[in-house]
Amino acid sequence: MEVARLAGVSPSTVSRILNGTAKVSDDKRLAVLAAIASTNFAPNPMAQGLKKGRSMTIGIVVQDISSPFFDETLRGVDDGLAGTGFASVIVSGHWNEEEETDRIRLLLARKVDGIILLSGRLSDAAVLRFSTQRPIVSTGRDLHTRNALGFKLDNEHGAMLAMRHLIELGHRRIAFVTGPRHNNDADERLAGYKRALHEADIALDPKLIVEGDFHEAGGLLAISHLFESQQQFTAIFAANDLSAYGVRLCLYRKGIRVPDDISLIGFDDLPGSSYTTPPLTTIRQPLYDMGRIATHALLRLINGETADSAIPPLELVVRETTRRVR
Amino acid sequence: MEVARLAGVSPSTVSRILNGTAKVSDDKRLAVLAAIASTNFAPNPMAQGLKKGRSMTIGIVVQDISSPFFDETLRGVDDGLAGTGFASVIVSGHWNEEEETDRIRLLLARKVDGIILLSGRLSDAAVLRFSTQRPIVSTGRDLHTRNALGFKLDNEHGAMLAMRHLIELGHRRIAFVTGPRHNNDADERLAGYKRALHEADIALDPKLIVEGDFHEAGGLLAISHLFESQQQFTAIFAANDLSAYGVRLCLYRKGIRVPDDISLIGFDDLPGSSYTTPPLTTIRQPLYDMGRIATHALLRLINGETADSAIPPLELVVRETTRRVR
DNA sequence: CTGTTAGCGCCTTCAC
DNA sequence: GTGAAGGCGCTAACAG
Repeated sequence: MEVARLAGVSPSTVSRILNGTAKVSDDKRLAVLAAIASTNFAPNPMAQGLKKGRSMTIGIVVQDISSPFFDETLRGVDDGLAGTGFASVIVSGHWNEEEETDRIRLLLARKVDGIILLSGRLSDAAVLRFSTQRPIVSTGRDLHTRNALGFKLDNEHGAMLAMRHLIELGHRRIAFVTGPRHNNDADERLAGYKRALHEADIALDPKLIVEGDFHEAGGLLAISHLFESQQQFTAIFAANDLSAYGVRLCLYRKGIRVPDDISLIGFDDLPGSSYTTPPLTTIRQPLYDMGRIATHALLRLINGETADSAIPPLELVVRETTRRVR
Repeated sequence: MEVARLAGVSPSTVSRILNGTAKVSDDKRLAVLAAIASTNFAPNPMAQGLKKGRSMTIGIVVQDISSPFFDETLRGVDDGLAGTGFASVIVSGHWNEEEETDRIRLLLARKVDGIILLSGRLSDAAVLRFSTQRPIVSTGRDLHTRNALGFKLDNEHGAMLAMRHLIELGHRRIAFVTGPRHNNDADERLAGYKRALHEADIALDPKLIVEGDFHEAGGLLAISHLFESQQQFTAIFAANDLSAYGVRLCLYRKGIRVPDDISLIGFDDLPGSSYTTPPLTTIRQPLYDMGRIATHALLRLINGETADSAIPPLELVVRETTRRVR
């Protein structure tokens, strides 16, 4: 080492000072520190990693890097990582099981010290399998092993919260815009929709359930179809906020007022939802907190500690797209 | 190497096959490939990096990981990196010069092979200084050295596009919501606002210029203030889309119709802007393309090749928030 | 064509 | 308390 030479000590001593591995006399310590400062030396992480088997990097798997849904969580991860010395490599699975598998393999090949999996299509079994190589925490699943931890929100309950709100406002004919097929969260929200109807003794009308895709375009299309099929309804529950935005636009195009003519409720509470016109009533997911909490948990798993999977619950945020039916 | 032993060859031969560095007889190649498959071996990137002085990682500096503005660009970067073998480490500067400097240092310490800097507060001089260590490409600046390349859009021109559109529609009293102080893009857009007014022989009324912060809340506040000060105007030009969303909400709260009573135009064309109510007329920034193009350029710089800094121009996207003044 | 050798930068014994 | 030696996994140069 350059620094060692400059300070007139051996490389080992420099290493000891950098890592606090052993006691070093004050004079040498000072000399080394000075040499480090003058060289502005920093240890090479690749060499460290090679030696210690730790890359000080964690992998994050999102599904879409430009979706506000994931980005809010990423912000939590980012803050959770601050000051820990860990950096993160973010990859996208694009809601595609194969791609997701591929990306995780890639992260593992890069020797990340742990993985945060946000949503996705992977089976729990697959996640468990990967977790034998590195600790994994994941949102949207129930997992509790030494190396894998899941953070699951009660989507069905959240959907019931939304429905009860609508029902309390006197709505009976409530349309539901689903998420994409085979999506867990989407399925559970649909279940909540049905259960709330049942709970309130309102007959389920399958015609009021239309298929969306968790995106604006899908929401818009879904509701257009509903109008074409001449259904009557006074409220719409969209399986996520993005769909609700699309629904909102469809309503605007038809000259239907929200909430005067039709009430609308979403799910997620994306950052933009307090600035839609009018601001959207929705079910709040603690996206940022989930990011932070999942990160802390992963760090604990990496250190061989245990972690729990408690997260804040879903809650109803009443804004201005819902009102009492006339 | 495990694999080498298994295949009965030397580690170098394995390396040669993996890298295609030299010709290897077919039988050995087959044996090695088989051994690799059975072990599902993958070379350790840290060892490779240590040896070759390349980490196959690039650093991305954004200002806010959860802003749709940056995320759209990140998507371009992500796609640009696909299949190149490079991974990316994303860090946030939070619009803070010190933090930005710090993060770049961190990336450099991690031995990234290059850096993509998205916007930010750093001086060109600082960027140039960093670029002596690793190639850097940056959006929002004019830079053309062997190791640093800037991608700059003509914000002033973009603002003029917006203003001319409004002026052609007959607007004369046009309010402007600025971006944050000391922000280059924001300043240039303001310049474009003024220049377009001048070009059209419309007297500049400083009272119509109100300060925003590039966020929704700032836009909302700015226009509230404007109303309080009793100004008359028929159109609002917001320095970015996020501000425009805030403006839109303020107008909604006051019962002012868009575009019937007041026209509104933004700047950026964020993905959400085609789904606001009504869809927002704005100036389109080629965010995704910038991400892709900047990435390709960086890859070229990393390989010691030259790259140019051509990007698609800003363009007006007319949607439904502007109309002819009555 | 292929094995041997050396070294990337660091950390961790192991001696002194 | 501190230096010397060895090795993490890989590849490039050097022999053959």
